[in-house]
Amino acid sequence: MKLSERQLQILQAIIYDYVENAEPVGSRSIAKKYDFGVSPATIRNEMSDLEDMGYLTHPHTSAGRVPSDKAYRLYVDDLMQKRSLSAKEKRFINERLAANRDEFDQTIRHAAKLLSEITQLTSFVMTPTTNQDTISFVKLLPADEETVILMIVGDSGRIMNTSLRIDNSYSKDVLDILSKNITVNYKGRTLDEVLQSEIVKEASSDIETLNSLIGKVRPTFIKTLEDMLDVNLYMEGMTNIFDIPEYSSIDKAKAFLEIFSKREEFTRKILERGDGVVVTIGDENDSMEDCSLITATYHVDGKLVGKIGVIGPTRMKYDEITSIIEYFTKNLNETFKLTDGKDK
Amino acid sequence: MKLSERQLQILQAIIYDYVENAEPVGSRSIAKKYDFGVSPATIRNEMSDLEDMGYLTHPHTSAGRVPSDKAYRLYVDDLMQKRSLSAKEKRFINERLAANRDEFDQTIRHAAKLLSEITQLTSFVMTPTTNQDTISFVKLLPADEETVILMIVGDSGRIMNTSLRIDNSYSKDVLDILSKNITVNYKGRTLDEVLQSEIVKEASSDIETLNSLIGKVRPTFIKTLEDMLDVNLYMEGMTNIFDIPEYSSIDKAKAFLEIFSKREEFTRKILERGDGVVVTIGDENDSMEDCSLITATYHVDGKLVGKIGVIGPTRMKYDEITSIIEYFTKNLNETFKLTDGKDK
DNA sequence: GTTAGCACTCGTTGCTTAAGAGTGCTAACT
DNA sequence: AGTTAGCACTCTTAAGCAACGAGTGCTAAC
Repeated sequence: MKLSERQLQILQAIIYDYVENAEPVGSRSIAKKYDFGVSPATIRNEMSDLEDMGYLTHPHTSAGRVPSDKAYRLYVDDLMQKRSLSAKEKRFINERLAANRDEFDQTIRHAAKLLSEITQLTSFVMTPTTNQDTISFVKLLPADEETVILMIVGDSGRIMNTSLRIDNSYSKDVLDILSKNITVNYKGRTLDEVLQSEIVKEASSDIETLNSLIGKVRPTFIKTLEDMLDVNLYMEGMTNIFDIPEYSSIDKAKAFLEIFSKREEFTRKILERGDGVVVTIGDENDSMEDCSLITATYHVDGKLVGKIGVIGPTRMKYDEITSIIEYFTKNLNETFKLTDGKDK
Repeated sequence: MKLSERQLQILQAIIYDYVENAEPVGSRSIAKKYDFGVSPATIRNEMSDLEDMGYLTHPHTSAGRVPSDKAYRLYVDDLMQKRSLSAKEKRFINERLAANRDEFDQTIRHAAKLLSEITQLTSFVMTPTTNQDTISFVKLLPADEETVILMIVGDSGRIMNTSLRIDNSYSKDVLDILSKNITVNYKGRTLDEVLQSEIVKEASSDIETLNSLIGKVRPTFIKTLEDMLDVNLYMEGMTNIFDIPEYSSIDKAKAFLEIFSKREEFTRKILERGDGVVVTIGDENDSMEDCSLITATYHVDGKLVGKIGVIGPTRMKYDEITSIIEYFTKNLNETFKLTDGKDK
């Protein structure tokens, strides 16, 4: 059943009011504050209909109405209009983000901090996933008598290197041969493929010394690949939730914070989300039914994809926050456009 | 004024009871539960004296007594006896810690998790400080046409390497010369010294190409040194505090969790603490008056020093927890005794 | 020095009452 | 048919109050 124009307006007014005041909104206050030219009784009837359709709920008989997840979904999809940031707001964000551009992890973490500061919610950032990155070349470099450096360079420009100690030293030639061997084998494959496949365990050679070297390098090679695949998750502004009425009971606060104790699970969920700005509301998040999540993707070098987002109660300013996050990703994309290849 | 034997016993009983039940303890219950052979009235008199001496406080007139920070301090210093863990407990810890010895950060993080699980408090670990580590040698390695790897090896065996891209390629010879230059300059100095001193900015040469190279390497060199000095802090079991009566009010919980939002500050405070098992109670921790902290140091390769600890309300089982933490450090020392030099 | 006895304090619990916000229904109005 | 006024009803919240209980502090006797 379609909603009438007036019902949409009333619903929007209720959402607006509830988001603002965090309290069930009654027919009288709607009629008073928003000029619909009708009496509270009429509003009441409409509200009753909206409730029947599942857009509103009742905490108890004699309380005002509260928007349901379905209402927020409707609002996000159809009703809300993206609020473009004012020049002043943009300038503020730009300045604050520009102040800290030293190191990659530092930079995005700083962005998360700023995001939580602006939204007054809990925010998080994730370093880019590199499982779609392909191997450009692999090189073993002699460092000193007992140390060899393993370097893996991805086509994205990312470089990882790990030092490994091996007891008897190998000649540069042997290292070069193995380097080329590995490179030939894996060039163009994604890190994921290389790790998933069994090839990494099969590689062998006819030459004795080479074989012994392979045995020593393999674990480090695998480990370095795994390290390259790891994403880091940073959370900021966790204590902000204490100022939100929704989490003013200990139980609620605890449930909320426990989400972040299960880091791996949370990380996985965020990784699964689609590109661009994604909003999930209440029920739509399994195991976080009382929260809404807004995430967005940013790009490094136009390729690797990281995530940034906020998490808060379903009652949040979706219009404002999506706009802000969108602007953040624009800024980050710009910042990481011409990034040089230094690792992490 | 010295406490009488009986006063000490009563104080100990009060501490024991309060730690157990988290409720002000009255004279009657002490007289009943612990057999002092005197009446509640006598206990009451002693309690009154203990209060005058600052060992007990009164929430309000008609409530029982609560141990003060001073009482806990006395308890920790003189009264408590270290509880050595049972073979079963030791075995449990050993098994759980052995299960995860892959990577350094992973291992200590796992230890923190276990520690918070056992103590039901919030725990943390810190990776070792390396500012007393001295430089063994520095080496620049050519990787490909546009990439050079900078490797810094510490006397502790720790190796850090960073790749840097430089536009025009330098010959292996030039890199070698610079490597030797740097090594000669900084060998034997601590990372801290090198960073603190101005030397790092002064280094220059007569040869033109070398100078241009130095200019390009310097920022990376400094940055890598800084990276080596960085300690990582991991916290586990934050949500445990919600089950502790002391933090059952939102305000208290918030105050507690805000400690961890100020990561840098917290890290600094932990770093300042002495070696071995250190207990600080309430007031003794500035800006965390309502908490007690127990930390201990663990060693890597018998040299580098990291920290592990718990934080909770002043009302905690000092005897048990110090023993557990001590055992943890023993285990960690053992684990990291023969560690190989792989970075981090 | 120890103890019993007792008045007193203070927080907690449970109960009642009143106020207030809001609904839902009905009957009247346009 | 849609809108509205009126009103009974529901439910939450706050305030007030009495009863209870745990515990102290003091005094006088042992």
